[in-house]
Amino acid sequence: MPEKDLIEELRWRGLIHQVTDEPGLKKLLDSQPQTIYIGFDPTATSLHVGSMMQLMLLRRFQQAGHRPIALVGGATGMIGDPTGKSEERNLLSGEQLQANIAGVEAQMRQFLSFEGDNAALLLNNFDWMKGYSYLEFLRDVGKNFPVGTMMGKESVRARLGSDAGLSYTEFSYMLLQAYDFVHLCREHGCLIQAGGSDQWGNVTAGIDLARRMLGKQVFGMTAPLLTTSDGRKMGKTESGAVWLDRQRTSPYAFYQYWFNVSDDDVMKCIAYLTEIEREEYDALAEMTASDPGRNTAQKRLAEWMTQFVHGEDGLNSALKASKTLFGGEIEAMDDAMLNEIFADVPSQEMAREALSGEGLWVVEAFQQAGLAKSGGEARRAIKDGGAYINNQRVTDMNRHLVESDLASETVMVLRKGRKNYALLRFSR
RNA sequence: GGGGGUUUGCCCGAGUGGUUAAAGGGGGCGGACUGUAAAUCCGCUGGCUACGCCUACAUUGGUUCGAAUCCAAUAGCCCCCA
Repeated sequence: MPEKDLIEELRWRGLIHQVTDEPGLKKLLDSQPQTIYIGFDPTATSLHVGSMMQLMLLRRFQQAGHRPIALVGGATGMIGDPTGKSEERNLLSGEQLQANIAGVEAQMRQFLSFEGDNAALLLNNFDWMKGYSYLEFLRDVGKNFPVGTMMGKESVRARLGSDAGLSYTEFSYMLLQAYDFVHLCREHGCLIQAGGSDQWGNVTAGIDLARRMLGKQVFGMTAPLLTTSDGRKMGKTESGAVWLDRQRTSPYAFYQYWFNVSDDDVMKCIAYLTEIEREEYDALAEMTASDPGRNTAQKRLAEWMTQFVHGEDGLNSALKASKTLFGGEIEAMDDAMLNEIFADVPSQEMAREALSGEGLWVVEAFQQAGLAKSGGEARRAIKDGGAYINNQRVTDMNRHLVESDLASETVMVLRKGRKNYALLRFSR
């Protein structure tokens, strides 16, 4: 029996957007451990922070004693969910899909426990769809889908009204996802599907299908989408999505993303994405209101998230990098430390000889490092006091850099302005 | 097919023969302030080892001591007549 009231917990975190039958669902969850599933689209080899919310949702169910199923859409991914998409999607190639599924699966393992009584399951709907013949599918599943109802779904209507139109393939997407629910219900006793609020149409389609095909009542719930206070989707930066894969988004960049969440959004993120408890949450909310300048909540959010996704060492390197990049002196460093701290920073190789003799002229160095497009731009930066070598302001236009200006064995750290870093590497 | 207009730096937009590398605004980049925020204020914003030189106002050629500014041709855009 679950020790804490899960629905209550989800409620205060704001994770419940819509539920098909809340009293019924509550009774079900209280009676005995249940199985719940959420589907994930394998559109890339890594998950991004948008999917993290769903994974945390599954995790919360698991911690309350239920069994989570993370369903990777190997089959549905071949079709493409038209929900919220303004245009027909390009189909992913088979190999691409395989690679994506492998990458995504690996990441899911750190969110869910695959051991114990309520071990999570990782399934791929391709496994049961691949052998299904078209004729059989139409007879079993298609027969139970009134076109009138399908036409009423928001995802379909939106596209039919637009110039982009909707192909038969994407129109059929709903059937596939609905059938997943029936399959999981039959094979794994799964009675609950969750998802983002944009999935409401697909979720309810599955519930209808289960009633028609199995004569069973199953349940659906959706979580709100992770959006900023001005309505945009979270997890996007100018340079693209924020990924969970450290190859795509370094721990430092990941940490910074959360650190920079606005005051308006920070508490929501903590509630949705972390396991920070009510008591601490309230304290942080209070701090944000009374002393926003300290960024207490942002700091806590960034720490929690980075530690959870990238582990202790990931967090440490993110913290060290942040400390160094925002003001710290750079001296007595070694190459390894610098490479770690400046993992995201562009670098240029230069010949070691440039530092010998007269040395390398700073103006030239800033150009070489890519921080200035021309000598004039570099000169201006220096004149304005916006040029730094190893985080120390350059004041002399005619300064020449020599070996003693290296921050470590082979690296020199250049900076223009507050945040623009570049490295020059002088390998031997 | 005939007539008229327009073309300026990253963008918008002044400038109609002589301190014009070209007003003003936007954007961008720095600096100060701040909370790694927002707002605000200040500076910079063609190139060059640089108080000078070079290249620039659609393109090419011309007039002139001197042109973004005048002329001609070409191209793009816009409008009117047929």
